[in-house]
Amino acid sequence: MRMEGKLSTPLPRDFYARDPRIVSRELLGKVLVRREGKKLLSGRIVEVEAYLGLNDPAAHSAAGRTLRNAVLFGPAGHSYVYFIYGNHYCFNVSCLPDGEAGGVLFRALEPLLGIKEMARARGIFLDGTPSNTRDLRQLTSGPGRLAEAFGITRLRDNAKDLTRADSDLFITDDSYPSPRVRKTVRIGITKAAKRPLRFLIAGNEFISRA
DNA sequence: TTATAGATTGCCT
DNA sequence: GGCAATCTATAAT
Repeated sequence: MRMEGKLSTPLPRDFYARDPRIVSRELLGKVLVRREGKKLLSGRIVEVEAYLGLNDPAAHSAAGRTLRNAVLFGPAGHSYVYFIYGNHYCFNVSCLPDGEAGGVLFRALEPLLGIKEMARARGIFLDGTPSNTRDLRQLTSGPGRLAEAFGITRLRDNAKDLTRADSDLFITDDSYPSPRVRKTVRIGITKAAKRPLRFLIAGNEFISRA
């Protein structure tokens, strides 16, 4: 889907109301944006995973609609944020039309704007201007890390409509060239572990793991 | 009511 | 590479 817009225009609901595998592929290269008052945080999406709903044992929506996973069954383009391992939040966006479950997990970003703020949110001291990849990788390479860097929590962000023009959290298209996409198995799951539903930008240095 | 696994991370050896 | 941390949804009792 052709989907160019001026900077900081949220992607529309149509973009998300499709199969999570399609949405995953097309999210690569797009930009996640957080408005923090006057500050702007942003990062290039370089790694995501698709979760398919009722037919995907690894998905939170596999056993049907519950209070927790209701967002995944609702309209597309809403955030699904959950707490995992007693320590971390994970950020997803709901896909498919209202009534059909599906989503995309954000696994890694390349930091763009607000690097100092991200480092502070992560509790990382950067000596001077952080420019080398090793430092930057600590900020948003991993689902728990990127959520922390962007201040994403369940209380603040779960079930938020990411397509609203006034949303403080959304994804935008800045006309980045179509990346070369690589598909692999998903990370850190035990059920349906062999399905190739992880999508990443081939060769990108900010993916969570090789 | 109690037990357990979990879409992770960071620190230890 | 191993493992503890620490919350919560869901399963088992």
